[in-house]
Amino acid sequence: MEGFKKEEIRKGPWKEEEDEVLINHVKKYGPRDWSSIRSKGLLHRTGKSCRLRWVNKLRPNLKSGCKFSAEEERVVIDLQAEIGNKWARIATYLPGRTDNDVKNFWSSRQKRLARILQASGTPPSSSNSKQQKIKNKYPVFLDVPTFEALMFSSSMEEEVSSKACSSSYSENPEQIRMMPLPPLVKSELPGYDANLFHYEPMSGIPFPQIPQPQPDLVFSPESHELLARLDDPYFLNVLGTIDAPELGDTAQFSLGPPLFDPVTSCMNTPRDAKNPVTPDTLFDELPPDMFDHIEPLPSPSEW
DNA sequence: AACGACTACAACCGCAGGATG
DNA sequence: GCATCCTGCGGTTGTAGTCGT
Repeated sequence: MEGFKKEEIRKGPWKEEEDEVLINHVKKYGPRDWSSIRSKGLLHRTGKSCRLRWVNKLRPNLKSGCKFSAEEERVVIDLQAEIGNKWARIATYLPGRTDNDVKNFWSSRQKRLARILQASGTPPSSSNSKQQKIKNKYPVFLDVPTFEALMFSSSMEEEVSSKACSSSYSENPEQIRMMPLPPLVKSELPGYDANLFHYEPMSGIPFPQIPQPQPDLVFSPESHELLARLDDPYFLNVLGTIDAPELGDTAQFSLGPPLFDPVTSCMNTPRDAKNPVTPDTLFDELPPDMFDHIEPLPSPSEW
């Protein structure tokens, strides 16, 4: 009997016919009674599988095939920092996105980050690896949560393509600022600094605030030196140009004054020609332990 | 062109918690 | 109180596409 039941349940990719049956069921009864789909013999799928298929793929107004826009990424990063891995809750702030989307996005982002951090720990002698090339290509800031949220998002390079998929935030950037955030006392969150996430209403791009080291964090002398250098405009200016081959002919794009020159224009000064700071040298100078305090973010269950 | 590494995505599983009968 | 169903989460796997060598 047990074996028979198991045989009855279909798994794997969904066929169009199955999707149609599921859609018809939802049209008739609404998005509920998932288990009845199987008990009625309509589909040989579990109710759970049916629900997942509907929620993640068949639900109307889904942004399937669209990469996360910079704004969406910013929302995920900010909300994740605020409420933890509540993907479904975060997804409610992103119309057209499912919890699975958000989870996958975060997961691949974490993997990317882990790999880059791991690469940053590799000694120079092993610099012939592919990871070394990746490391040199993308400044570590791209994937470190706090810095990333501050400076720019890794999906900025997708900006052009993602414009085709208009997000509600693109249409109304003010909307996200007006959305009620969950009733959480931010000050209770370890390491969370609300000042790090200041939404710039005009541009929609988070205004970069240089993160201050937490008092209880212990940095190596090298890290201290680097943190001190963050106050140096020329040091930050290295981030003004990014090697982004994905952009084709616009192989380099400038983050420009709006990000790094909010008040004065001092950041626009040409960098020291004698001591040019390049993303490569910048990365190479970063001690591996510098980001130890950043990853991983604590989940609310651990508070 | 072939191959391997990497990425994004879809889908599954196990578990937990809430709602309902 | 218990069983069942639904929902959500974290983790994982499989696969197709992309990219670099």
